[in-house]
Amino acid sequence: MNELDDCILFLLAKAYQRVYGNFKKRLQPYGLTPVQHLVLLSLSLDEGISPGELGRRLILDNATLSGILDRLVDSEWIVKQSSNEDKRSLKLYLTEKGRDGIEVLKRESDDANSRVLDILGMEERILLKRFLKDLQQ
Amino acid sequence: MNELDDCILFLLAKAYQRVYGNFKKRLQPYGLTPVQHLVLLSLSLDEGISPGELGRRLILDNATLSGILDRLVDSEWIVKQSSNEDKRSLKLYLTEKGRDGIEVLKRESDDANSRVLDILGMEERILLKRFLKDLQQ
DNA sequence: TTTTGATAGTTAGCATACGAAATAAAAATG
DNA sequence: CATTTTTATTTCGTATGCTAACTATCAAAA
Repeated sequence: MNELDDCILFLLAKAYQRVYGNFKKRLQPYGLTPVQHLVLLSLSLDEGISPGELGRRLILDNATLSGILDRLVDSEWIVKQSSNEDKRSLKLYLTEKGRDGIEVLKRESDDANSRVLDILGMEERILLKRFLKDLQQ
Repeated sequence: MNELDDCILFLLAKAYQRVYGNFKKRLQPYGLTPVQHLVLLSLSLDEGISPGELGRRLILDNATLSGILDRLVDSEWIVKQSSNEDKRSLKLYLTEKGRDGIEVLKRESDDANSRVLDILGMEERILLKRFLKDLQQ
């Protein structure tokens, strides 16, 4: 038995690496990274949301999200609009390209999820999700 | 129910983020990152191993490992020695600092693992580890 | 009202991570 | 034994992710 396999840090890192890789390949045709795709999905549920609130939902640092949003603006998936109520704050919106692409993106994402999880049984999937959520606290 | 919580990519990313953060804080006093600590633990089991073989065990890209090893050399945890049998290859060894520190490091690591997993029951831990290994294939 | 403190977002620096290309040495092929 | 192929490692470019420092704005207290 490999000692690494007892280390939850290692197991999580490698499972994530693998799943990230799957999503990455599948999203390549759209010019999106896995994280960018999560940002788009989350934004599509709540257009006009601020970077701060989006970061809170995605558990992403402001500093990290800042760069991600810039790249999504560059690739014309989203636009930033400064808020009138609070000039410190931004409002984020999908572009036309973004709104057009989001449905395909959702299907792609659902499919990638199923593909990754299909080695596990139904109860196992539920358990895994619960365990991961517990770890995240 | 948050849609993100149905996405295995998100759940894995956030669980990993959290666990990585725990290890990071705990290893800070030693001047080591979580990944550097995994490299040291793995190397301590097999001194004289090559970067290529080490990367295979840790499922780390050669390109990634290269930088990590450089930083471990800089901080004097390990040394690189060119191999006589195959001059393309390197052999990696712990320094005295490395050999002295490794036991404390193991205790720290075991402790961090327990701390992270103590929200789960015994059977749950076994299950989680199996699921993660399955995802990794 | 001015000071003071909190909040929103960006920027810089460091450490993973990957893919692709470059380099060097060894092995295999003719 | 010269040429080609394979192998080991490094380097480069891009994308997360964190901490810390900085700007701008808002809000509350003196």
